[in-house]
Amino acid sequence: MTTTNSLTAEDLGSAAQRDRRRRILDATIALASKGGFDAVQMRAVAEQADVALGTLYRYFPSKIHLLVSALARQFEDTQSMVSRKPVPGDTPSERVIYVLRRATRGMQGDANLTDALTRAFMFADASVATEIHVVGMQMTAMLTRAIKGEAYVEGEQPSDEDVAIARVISDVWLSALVSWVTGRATAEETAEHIETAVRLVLR
Amino acid sequence: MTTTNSLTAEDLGSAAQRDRRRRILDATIALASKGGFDAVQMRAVAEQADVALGTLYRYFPSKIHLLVSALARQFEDTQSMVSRKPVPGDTPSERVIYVLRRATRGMQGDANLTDALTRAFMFADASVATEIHVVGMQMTAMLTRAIKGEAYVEGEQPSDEDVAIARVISDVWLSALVSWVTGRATAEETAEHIETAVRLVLR
DNA sequence: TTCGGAACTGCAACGTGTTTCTATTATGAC
DNA sequence: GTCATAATAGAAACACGTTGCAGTTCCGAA
Repeated sequence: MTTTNSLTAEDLGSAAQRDRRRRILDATIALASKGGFDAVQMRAVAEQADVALGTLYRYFPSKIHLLVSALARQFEDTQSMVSRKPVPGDTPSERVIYVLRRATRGMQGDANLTDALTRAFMFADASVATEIHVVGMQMTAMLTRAIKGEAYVEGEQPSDEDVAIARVISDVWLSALVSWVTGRATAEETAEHIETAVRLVLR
Repeated sequence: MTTTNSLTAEDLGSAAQRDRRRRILDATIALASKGGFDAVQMRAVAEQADVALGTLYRYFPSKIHLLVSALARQFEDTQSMVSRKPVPGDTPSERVIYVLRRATRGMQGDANLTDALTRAFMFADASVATEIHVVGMQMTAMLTRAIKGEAYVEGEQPSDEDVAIARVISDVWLSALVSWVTGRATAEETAEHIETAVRLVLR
């Protein structure tokens, strides 16, 4: 099964190619931020990134691949800015809630972008497994780090239990974001639901 | 905001109209069952339901509305068959796992249908809020009933706590189904993840 | 520097969800 | 039964994701 994946930064030999990739993702984020999922139109992305449509499809084999890759980059950028300081809070539950509140506020600060990224993530099918997996790992890492707090050491594998808990919380977080993005819940309800879930799951 | 909703059975005056609606949903389920989300093509649904394309759109304003309505009907049918007998199991956790196992097996018995219905559910935007809400209510009802067990009485409002728990479990259940449908998790992993979550949330 | 292949451009075309429009048919008030 | 109105059929057209292709440009090996 040679599923066609998105080209990652490492796949790309020349600086010009890495720059093309960057421009494409920048254009994607910009368009998503302006009008959500529907505004991310492949022709528009190509034009704004100053790249031919065919080239766009060579880098990202579908709109969903494109958006999930954009999500991965966003996530990575955010995490690299935050992950130096330890997560504040005395209990796992406090720390997880702190992290999620931060992340949720970030997402809610740009509803259109969140719309585009979460909808793509939820709609992704098997062909996007690789890209999805990247995001899943990032999310798990963020949450297990918060669960462990001071006890966290770089590179160490979290326990199965912690991973299971992290997965449950990610599931709830994603669903909650979807509910918010689609107007089925307010920002407050969303935050509350997430925190309730965290308290239920963490002791 | 007068969002256009799907026509429900009660909206429809004549028997001929209710029959058209039924034929449309039958065709939707049949096509979904054969080829999943992509196979539910509006022209194909219209043809198989013996209805003009414009009529199909009068009954269901989009493919997503159509599929989520189909999901609601499926859910309702299943529940009405099951909800007479009490849920077996001595603890809330056992009962919820029983119910979810049943439901999950049902979904996994028809992967294509599940693909179509869950993907539609997750992709739905604000305009589908009404239809989504129906399904959410059904799911909550199923779960709170399982949580309460013998103590359940028809028509009584479940406690806030039980509703919160039910929502967390639905979130996880849906995410797990999506992972399974998109080939990111096997049936066993899916079942295991769901049961882990239930045990975490229910004491 | 030259050459061959890979990458890129520009553009046309296709499939499917959605919209629109006109002609026809069913329905309900009188 | 007649008429006004709503519902439906049928078909064309549009929008956007995706594919295919001919020509051009870039890049590394010789």
